[in-house]
Amino acid sequence: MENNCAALDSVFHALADPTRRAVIQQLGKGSATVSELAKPFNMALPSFMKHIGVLEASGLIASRKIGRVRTCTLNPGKLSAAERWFGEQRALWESRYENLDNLLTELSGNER
Amino acid sequence: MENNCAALDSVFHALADPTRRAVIQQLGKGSATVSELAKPFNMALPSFMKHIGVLEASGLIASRKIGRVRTCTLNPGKLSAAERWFGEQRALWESRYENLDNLLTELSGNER
DNA sequence: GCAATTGTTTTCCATGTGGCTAACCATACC
DNA sequence: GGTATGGTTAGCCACATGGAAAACAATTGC
Repeated sequence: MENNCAALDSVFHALADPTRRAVIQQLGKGSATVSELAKPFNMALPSFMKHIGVLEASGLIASRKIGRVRTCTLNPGKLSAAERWFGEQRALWESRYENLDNLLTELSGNER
Repeated sequence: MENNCAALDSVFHALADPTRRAVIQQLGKGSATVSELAKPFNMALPSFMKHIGVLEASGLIASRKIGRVRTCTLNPGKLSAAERWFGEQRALWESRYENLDNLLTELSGNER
C-alpha cells in the first residue's frame, strides 16, 4: 500500500474536478474523440486538453491518435484500484468497531 | 448527483495527498489529538494544521477542542459517500458491456 | 505565579493548476 | 493545391496549495 501511494495521489487529484469526472462518466458509456468529449464544456480546446492530460497521466484513461483524431478510452482497472482503497479504509474502520465491541464485552466481564 | 458535485470535489481533493490519507487511515483506528496525528510527519505544526483544515472542510473528519487539546474524529459517512461514486461509475461501465453483449446477440441473431 | 505544552495566527515563498489567446502542425477533402 | 478540421505548442495570467518561520494565545501543572 506504500507503493501505490503516488498512484493514488494522481488518481484522486484527477478525480477532484467536475470536468474530469464528467469525462470519466462519458467514457464509461464508450470511447470518444477529444472534440466529442470537449463539446459539452464551454472551454477552449487547449484548456480541455490539459484535463485529458491529467486523466491520462493518472492512468484513468488512455488515448491513441489515428490520423488527426485522438480517441480516448476509459481504463476501468485504475478506477477500481482507487475504489479498493475505500474498501481498505472501511475494513479498518469496521475492525475498530469489532475491537470496541470486544472491549465492551471484556469490560462488562470484569464488572461482575 | 449534480448536487454533490462540489462535495466530491473537496473530498477527492482532500484524499489526493499522502499526508491526509495517512491521517484518515490513522483516524480509522480511533480518534486522536492533533499533535498525536502530527507526530509521524516531519512537518511544522501550522503546515499540518492546514491538512487538518482541508480534511475538516471536506467533511471527512470533524474536530472538537476541549481545553487546549483538539481531538479529531473520522466521519465514515463522507468516506462511503465518495465510495458510492465509484459504484455508480462501475454500474455505468458494466451496463455498457451488457449493451455490447445485447448488441452482439442481436447481430448474431440477424446473421442467420 | 511561572513554565511547559498545545494550538493558532500571521506572513512569506515557491510551485502547481486552470483558464485564456494566438500561432502552429498535420491530415482529410474538394 | 488549397482549405477546412482536429489537435498541439507556446506564452501568459490569476489564484490556490503546500510548506516554512515567528510570534502569539490559552490551558495545564508544579
